[in-house]
Order: sequence, then structure tokens, then C-alpha cells
Amino acid sequence: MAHSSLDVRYLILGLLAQHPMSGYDVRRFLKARGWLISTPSFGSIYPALRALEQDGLVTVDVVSRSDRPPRKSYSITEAGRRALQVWAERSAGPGAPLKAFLMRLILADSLSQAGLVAHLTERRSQVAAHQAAIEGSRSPAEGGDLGRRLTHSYERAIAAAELAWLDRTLNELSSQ
Amino acid sequence: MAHSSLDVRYLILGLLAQHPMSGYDVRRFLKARGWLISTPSFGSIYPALRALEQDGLVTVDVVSRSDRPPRKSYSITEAGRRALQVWAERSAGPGAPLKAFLMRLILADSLSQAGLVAHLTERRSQVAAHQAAIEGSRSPAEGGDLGRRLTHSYERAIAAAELAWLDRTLNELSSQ
DNA sequence: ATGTGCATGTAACTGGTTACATGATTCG
DNA sequence: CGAATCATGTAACCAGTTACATGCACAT
Repeated sequence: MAHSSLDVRYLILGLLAQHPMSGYDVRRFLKARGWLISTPSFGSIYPALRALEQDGLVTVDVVSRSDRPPRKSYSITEAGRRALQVWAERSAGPGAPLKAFLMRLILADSLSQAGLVAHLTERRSQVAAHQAAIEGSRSPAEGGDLGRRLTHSYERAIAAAELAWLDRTLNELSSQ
Repeated sequence: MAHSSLDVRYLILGLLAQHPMSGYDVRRFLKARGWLISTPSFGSIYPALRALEQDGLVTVDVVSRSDRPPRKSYSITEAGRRALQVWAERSAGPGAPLKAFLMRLILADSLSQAGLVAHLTERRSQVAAHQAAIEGSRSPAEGGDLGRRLTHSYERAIAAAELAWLDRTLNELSSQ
């Protein structure tokens, strides 16, 4: 098995590490910054929450409200924090998708300074490698190959911006 | 049903619209520019190819080579081109993942000029909307909330770069 | 009245991954 | 001599989506 697995679980766990939340809150939060990553659906959030609870990584605080379904506020446990740390600290591995990087960014608070820096550095080298690959490949310049041209220039633009951000951030992080 | 479905199939079909390819080639190609999108595995590519063939959207040219497994070169058919066009032309819809946008970028050659512009424009407004949302949300500046701060600044940086690229590209496209 | 947001959940489905099997060839 | 690349395929598994059910509150 490679790297993925249990994705949503850990993402949720990471959010709960910041504040207690309900399943609905999780969705709202993720939807708000769900631009680069797609927002998980309720059909995966609610079951994930229950699984986390059964594993003792979170606890529920059920706020029964007479009428409508009880509001369930989930909080992370100590065991949860430990599990999260283990997961977040381990490298996403080369070829990891953008999503993996973003998840660790969101979860930055649960990482050690060193761990965070390591992740950013790894990402940096990945992006740099890709940039080199793009630059290296013969760009057909003309010809019908519009798709290739657009993709190239798009990737170049994004890669440049991301590298700049990584450098800036890495700098701030170390000099502070 | 929303928008996804048959993803890999159409992505592959789009690649075949440019040159005939084998399943292995598809993988190689996608892996090369598989930085923002994750590369599909053989376990999905080969079955997809067969499905496309059975639907008459591609044809196979089997190059039997005495010893090792025959190399299969797939080519798109007319029906395939039509199907691809229909798929690519239809909007990915709001809240579409980055992947959907990128797929259409890669497949630019199969789109009409107008269709391409429409996609870019739509993407532009989506990114812009998100940018506004980020800017609008109170950034906690200080406090432990490192994750939120980093995510914000990352998203801001990428959004800005993408908007710039979109504007530039949209410009080039119209003035030519 | 109708729809949107709040709030939770379940069952069916399915797209795609993981892991396996096979085997020649080239590179270090 | 072992590792990587070429090259194809299958079967088991699973994470996540889609679609549904329920029901109040509030705005239009």
C-alpha cells in the first residue's frame, strides 16, 4: 500500500484538533476553502466521525435539542492528537498529490516546526523537479497542439508562484 | 448525478484525439504532467481502454511482437471525436474541482474557440469568487492558528497567479 | 407556499487503487 | 546480477459519491 488511505478521517481529525466541531461544521469549513481540494460529502463525513469515535480518537458531546436531530459536537482526545501527529509527521512521499500537501498545510498546528519545514522543503523539491521537467520538454511552440501549449504555460505559472510562496514561507519560518 | 463520472475515460479519449497511444503511453504522458492531478493507475487505464473500444469510440491496432505481450495502439474514431466534443464542451459547473478544469485545458484542441474561452472565463469567475471569500474572511493574524494563516496565504498566492494567467491567456486568445 | 439553511443519518453503487501475475530488455 | 523500464492484464477491495429520508426555522 502506498500513501493515501483514511484521508478524510485524518483531515477531520486535524480540524477537530483546532476546535470541536459537528459534522456539518466540518463540511462548511472545507467547502469554504474547497477550491483546490474537493469537499467531502456528508456521506463520508458522518461515517468517518463515527469511526473516529469508535477508535477513541474523538469524543461526542450530544446537545439534544427537543425537536430536531441532536447536534453532535466532536472533540479530539489525547489518543487522537497522538495519532494525528504520527500521521501528519510522516512524509507524504514523492509523487504525492497536491491534496496531501494541502492537508498538511491545514494541519500545520499539529506538526512540529521541524516537521512542517520538512514538508515544505519536500514539496519545494517536487515542484522544482516538475518545473525542470516542463522546461526541459520540447515545447512545440506552434502546431495544432494548443492543449500542450496551454498546459505548459499554466503549469509554469503555477509552479513559479508556488515556488516563490514556498521560499518566502520557508524563510519566514526559519528566521523567527 | 452531478458532474464527474467517466473521468478517466474522457481524459484518455482526449489524449487519443491528439495521437494514437497505448495504455502504457497514456500513463507515461499523464505521469509527466501529473503534478496537479494524480495519475490514474493501470488498473483503471486498461479497463477504460477496453470500454472505449467496446463503445466504438476507439479502435485498436495490435502490433503482435512474437515474444512479449502485443503492443496495442489505440486510435480515436469519428464517433469518439463527437463524444469527446460533447463532453468537453459542456460546462464543468460551479464548484468543479481543479481536475475538471485541467482536463479541459489538456483537451483544448478538441474544443471550439468559444468553448475554450467559456471554460476559462468560468474558471476565472470561480477563482475570483474564492479569492474574495478568502480576503473577506477575518484572518486571525496572530494566535496559534498557523494552519489557517498558511492556508490563507498559500491560497492567495496561487489564486493571484492563476488569475493573472487566465487574464493573460484570455487576452491572447481573443486578440488572435 | 416554496425554497434555502440547519442538522443528521443510511444504503446502494462505482470509480479507481492495490496487489498480483507474466516476461523480455536494457542499464548500471 | 539485480534493478528499472517496457508492456499488458485481472481480481479484490474500499473510500467516497449519489440519492434518499426526516424535519424545523426563517426568509421571500
